[in-house]
Amino acid sequence: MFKAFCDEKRLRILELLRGGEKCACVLLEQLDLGQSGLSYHMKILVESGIVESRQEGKWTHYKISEKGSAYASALLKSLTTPNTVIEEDVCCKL
Amino acid sequence: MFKAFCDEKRLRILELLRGGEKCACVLLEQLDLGQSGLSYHMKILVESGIVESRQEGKWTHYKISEKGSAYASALLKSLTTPNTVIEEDVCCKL
DNA sequence: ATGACGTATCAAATAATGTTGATGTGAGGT
DNA sequence: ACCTCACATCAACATTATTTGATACGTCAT
Repeated sequence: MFKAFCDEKRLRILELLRGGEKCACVLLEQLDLGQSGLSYHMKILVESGIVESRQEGKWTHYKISEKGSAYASALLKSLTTPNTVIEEDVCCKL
Repeated sequence: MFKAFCDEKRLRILELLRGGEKCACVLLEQLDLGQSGLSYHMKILVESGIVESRQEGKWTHYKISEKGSAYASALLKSLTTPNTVIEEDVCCKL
């Protein structure tokens, strides 16, 4: 899921999507990416759950998923929040 | 910064650190990693700001950085929060 | 059914990351 | 000063991601 945020192109895509739902063709012309490259990144974003896609005839529209984003936030928080049980750092004190 | 969360070994390290500050030697024995591998991952974690290190004589102790974690949370949130200005999705409606 | 167009998938090339063992560095103890 | 131990760095290699162009698929219009 965090892989979604680990690529410049994808961060740029997210930034564009922060301005609202966008059609793939719009993204294509704003980004330095070929058609298949865009498709590759969108797949990663959608599979990560951060972005939702909607088919409308031939076109695909993408937007940031509230649910996915909330989940990512929660996950990040839980990964960095101290556990309830705190163990002592009993290191190699020889 | 999100690269820190994109590797199994590093996630495992974070999980261990959620239990409190740990010395490198403790991490070493819990993880399927050699000394230089641990060093490699700890460098990434520390440089990302998610983890802090503290030198004590020959030993290095690591813990999750509250400040770094808070920053990551804030960043993730801002990356996925709709912009104030919402543009219409004026797609190729030919 | 055919053709045009938007998107997805594939394979090959390249680039970025992770792994491993060898060697360097710096702190402590003798 | 010298040795030892913990950690960092390096270089060679393995693995994984990204890019690119070619091709396949699905939808729409004719």
